[in-house]
Amino acid sequence: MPTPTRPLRADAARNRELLLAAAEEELAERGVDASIADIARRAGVAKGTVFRHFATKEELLAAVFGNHLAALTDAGARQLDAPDPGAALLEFVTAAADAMQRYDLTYLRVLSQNDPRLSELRDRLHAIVSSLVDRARAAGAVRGDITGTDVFLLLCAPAHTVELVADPPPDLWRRYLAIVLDGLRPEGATALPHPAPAWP
Amino acid sequence: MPTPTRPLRADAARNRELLLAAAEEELAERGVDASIADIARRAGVAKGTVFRHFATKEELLAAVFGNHLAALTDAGARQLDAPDPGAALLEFVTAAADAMQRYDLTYLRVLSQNDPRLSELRDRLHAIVSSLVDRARAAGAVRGDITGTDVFLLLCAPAHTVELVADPPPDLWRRYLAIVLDGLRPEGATALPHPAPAWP
DNA sequence: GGCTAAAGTGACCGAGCGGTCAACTTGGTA
DNA sequence: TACCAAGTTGACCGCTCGGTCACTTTAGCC
Repeated sequence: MPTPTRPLRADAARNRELLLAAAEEELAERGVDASIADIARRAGVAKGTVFRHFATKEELLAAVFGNHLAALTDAGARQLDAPDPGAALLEFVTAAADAMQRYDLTYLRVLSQNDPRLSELRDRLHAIVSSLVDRARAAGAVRGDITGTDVFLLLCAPAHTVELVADPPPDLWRRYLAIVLDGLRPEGATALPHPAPAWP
Repeated sequence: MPTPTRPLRADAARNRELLLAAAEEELAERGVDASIADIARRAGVAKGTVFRHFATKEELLAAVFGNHLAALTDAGARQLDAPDPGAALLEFVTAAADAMQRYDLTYLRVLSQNDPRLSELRDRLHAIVSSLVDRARAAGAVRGDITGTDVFLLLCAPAHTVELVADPPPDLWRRYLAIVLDGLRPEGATALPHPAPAWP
């Protein structure tokens, strides 16, 4: 509702997209320690231009992470009215774990503390995951003592697990996602030793 | 076999221990980005002293990580002849996951590439985990398609999962360890979509 | 085509980092 | 106690980083 924000000039709009794309690639390759100078170089602009579009590095990172959060939220929303709740959750969780290969959600915690837009996006995603989990639980596809927050937190476990091996086969994460999912199923579940964490 | 290494002078030995302790605390608080200057300050010595004991920052980190790896290896070895193989694996994995709360094994991959002593320690730990898993599998406590490497890689999953919440209850990791362990049990296991990774 | 505000540029800044070293202090020894 | 090698110190170096700004270039409008 604030900031009328009259439209960007054509070159500025183009450079903004180039920067976001460059940041995305650089972040995927080097992680959050990727430097602004490298991102600018990859985008083919000067360093000063980066700061014309994003006041700080954090703001640029928040923009990139925000895009991915939004995409994931959309993917989740699309599964909300799928006929089979168990399959819907599986579909979403697989897409999410795949995305986590490229983007470390861990840094999201720090980032969303200072960026209300990002924390709202995060909460929206959390809400959708919770809905998916509730439906799957009601259908008997996941055990009764699992919450949406649990699944939300476990989303990047497969990506993290794979990180430890030097040159991971590109689909290895699926193995560990499958193991975690087996742990979420009602069959053979044992009592959990700690209550589910509150959100946030 | 090399470097006879005559004993350290008393003050040097004391400072070395102070440095290792300070590095341990600083690393636990700030992670691998903790600075040498801060570590030196915490130990109550000058920065130059750090480099007299450890030629590079990597070497200091390797010393700290090495201590923890060795402790974990010992804990694992102690379970090798326990009467119940399933309980033995559970005991070890719990201790390891607890330790991972404080030390991010992810960096171990980078570190052990340049430090043969560290990579040997890592391989020893891997071998012990593999033995524990083999025994547990033979006893029917874990599913047949799980390898020691799988469990080795999954060791820090609970710690990573908990990292996403702002002020995690100190025992929350046990919840996610339990979920992963349920995924490792034979009951309700589904076929895994990717073969186990080779070691290393 | 000429004007102007918006956008782009790159040299520059200060802070913090890992690492060095000449000068100084000190523990162990004969 | 006198000596010296071992150990300590902190100023210093080179480098990289995020961020700034006076100046130049340019898109969009009449």
